[in-house]
Amino acid sequence: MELDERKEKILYAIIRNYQETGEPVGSRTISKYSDLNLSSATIRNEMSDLEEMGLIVQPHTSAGRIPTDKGYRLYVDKMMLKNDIVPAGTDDFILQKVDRMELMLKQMAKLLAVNTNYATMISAPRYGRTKLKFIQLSQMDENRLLAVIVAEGNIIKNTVIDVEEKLTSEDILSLNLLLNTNLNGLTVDEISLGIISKIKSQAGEHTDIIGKVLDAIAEAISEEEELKVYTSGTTNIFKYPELSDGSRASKIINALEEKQQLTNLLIDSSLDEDNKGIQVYIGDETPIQNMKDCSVVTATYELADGLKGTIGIVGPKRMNYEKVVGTLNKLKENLDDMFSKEDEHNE
Amino acid sequence: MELDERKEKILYAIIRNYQETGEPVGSRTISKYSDLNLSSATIRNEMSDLEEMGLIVQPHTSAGRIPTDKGYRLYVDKMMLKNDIVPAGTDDFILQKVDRMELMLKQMAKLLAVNTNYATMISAPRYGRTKLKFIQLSQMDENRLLAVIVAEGNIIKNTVIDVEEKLTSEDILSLNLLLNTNLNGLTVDEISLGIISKIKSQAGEHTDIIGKVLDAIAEAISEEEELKVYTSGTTNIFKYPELSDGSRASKIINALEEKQQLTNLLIDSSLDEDNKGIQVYIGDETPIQNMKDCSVVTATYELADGLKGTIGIVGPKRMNYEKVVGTLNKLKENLDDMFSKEDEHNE
DNA sequence: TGTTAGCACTCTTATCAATCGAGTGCTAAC
DNA sequence: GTTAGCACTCGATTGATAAGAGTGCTAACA
Repeated sequence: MELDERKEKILYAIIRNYQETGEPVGSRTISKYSDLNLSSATIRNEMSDLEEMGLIVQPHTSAGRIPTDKGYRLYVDKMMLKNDIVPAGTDDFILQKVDRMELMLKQMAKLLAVNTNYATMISAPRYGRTKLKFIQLSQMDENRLLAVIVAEGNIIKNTVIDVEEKLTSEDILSLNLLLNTNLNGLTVDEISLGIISKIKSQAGEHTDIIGKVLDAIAEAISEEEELKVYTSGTTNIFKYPELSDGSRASKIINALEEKQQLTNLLIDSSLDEDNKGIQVYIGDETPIQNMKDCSVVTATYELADGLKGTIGIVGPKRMNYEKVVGTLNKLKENLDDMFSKEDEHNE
Repeated sequence: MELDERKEKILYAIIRNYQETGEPVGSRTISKYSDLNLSSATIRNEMSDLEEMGLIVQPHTSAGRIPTDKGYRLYVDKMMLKNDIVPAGTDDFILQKVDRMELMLKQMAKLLAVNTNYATMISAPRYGRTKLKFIQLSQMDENRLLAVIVAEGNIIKNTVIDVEEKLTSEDILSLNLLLNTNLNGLTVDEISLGIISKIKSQAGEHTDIIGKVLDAIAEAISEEEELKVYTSGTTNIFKYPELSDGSRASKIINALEEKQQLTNLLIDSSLDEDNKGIQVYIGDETPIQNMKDCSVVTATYELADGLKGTIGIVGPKRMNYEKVVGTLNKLKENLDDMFSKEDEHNE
């Protein structure tokens, strides 16, 4: 069966109505509140067809229809584009200028949550492809070195390195020089074994320290950073009756606590480079089991070259996709503006 | 009316029973399952007295009794002490050795949550009274300095400082020397105006930089650190029917999202130095409105001199206070061991 | 005097039937 | 192709009834 324009309009009306009310919507409602001027009986016939096509279902006989995942998918893919993607009511975000990346991310998550009434999550930029700018070792005390690593975007990391031997300040100076000349401008991903052994060979008696430093760099920058995901507005899900019963809510909130899973989701979605960096997962499409009663919309932002992070919004399947996508686009815009104009002052 | 031993025993039995079942407990239950060998009628009389004293209430006529806040308070203050405070089943915590304070805190929160089945929160140590160990400025690029601040307990902070003038490496060297000789061993709280002006006077042409550095230090160490609270096990509250209905759960989870309030609570409770650093807030006693259906137990830990943080556990009023207090004590012990023996290797 | 058995009373919970209403599917007429 | 009409289904609501848990009170007992 084919989805003609009228069917499409009806599906659209059903989805819109269900978004607002959260209640199954019946034929009479559509008949009255759409501009189709058709009787409920006609609508009923069409709805019957739509159901056959798997786009809507009845929760039970003698109830109205609600959209299926497939229905939403169609809506998001085809019908949503017909409207302006940036909805009218979307204000500019007033992003306070803050030095600390972490604070800014938290702030953004909160802002988005308040703005959309959904739960939000945001991952810190991933540093793997960021270029190293500056490395500095310094003597902390008797047998510890402090390594400070600065990468593009002024991301700063510290690690403490244990050393057995006592180093003179000349040693440290030359180590610093060695590290900086060899590593400057490289991304972490690019630091290959070849480079490492090259540096080591030049390090003279201090090869072991170089090894430790490189390990520390790799560790400091990669691994546990992956888990930096901030969530906000968790309790917003209680605003949607279909999600707020104990068992469901518990699952979802639990999923929002599982940072590892969230990270995976966010990273995966950032790899798909279609849709202008915006991804929509409807119901079962979400890779996170506990979120299959929800829809998730993610957007990948980019602060500087290769410095990407992802924002996610979690809400009921009947979430206002237009608004969410619009809001995310707006936010991306503002972020771009903010960071291209003032490429400074962030940790 | 006076609380004789028998009444006490009955109250104890009621509380214990209610802890386990979550259901109001009736006279017959007590009659059967306590070692008092009294008929239910007698228990009823005593319960009537206990109710008059405000220690227990009936949710409705013809229901069993449940303890009031006052009843729990009495239990926690007097009766709980009679038993061993460290319950049998409490295992040692296997605290993985980790470099990063942040990771360790998260890990601890999670561990506690899994262990107790309650929601947990933990605040990072407050640095205000920590002594500065080491400050280092270095040139990051044309007009920015990187300041690295190391404090006791190997806490490391960075900030970027904008400067107009270009500094020579000699300038930086002397600034470093100046800062370290004057600030070493001081706590942030101790850096008075007097000291600041003294340093500034010695700084020669670079007074403004010194000002900026000191501001940066103060800012980096104090303010936004206050908000470092990690929570875990939020969804555990769904395990307790009396908390898991939509409205209540939403409130509580919301409260656990409000880091500012949590911080206040945790800091306040760490100031009370009684009870071996352990505080119990029952119901309305909690300063956080949204948590008044819960009880909160907090424990203050101390990593090094003046380096204190607080752990909190949030659960239903009928939480197992013995276990919680015992567990927290145990954890404190383990932390103490860990940090006194190996006072190294943490950020 | 303290304890206990017995009983009436209260209140919650579960169950069942009846009713209502929203919404459908189908048919026949336009 | 559209619509009016009608029978039908099924969830939600209501009310009545019964069961059960627990109490408070009284009277009897040790």
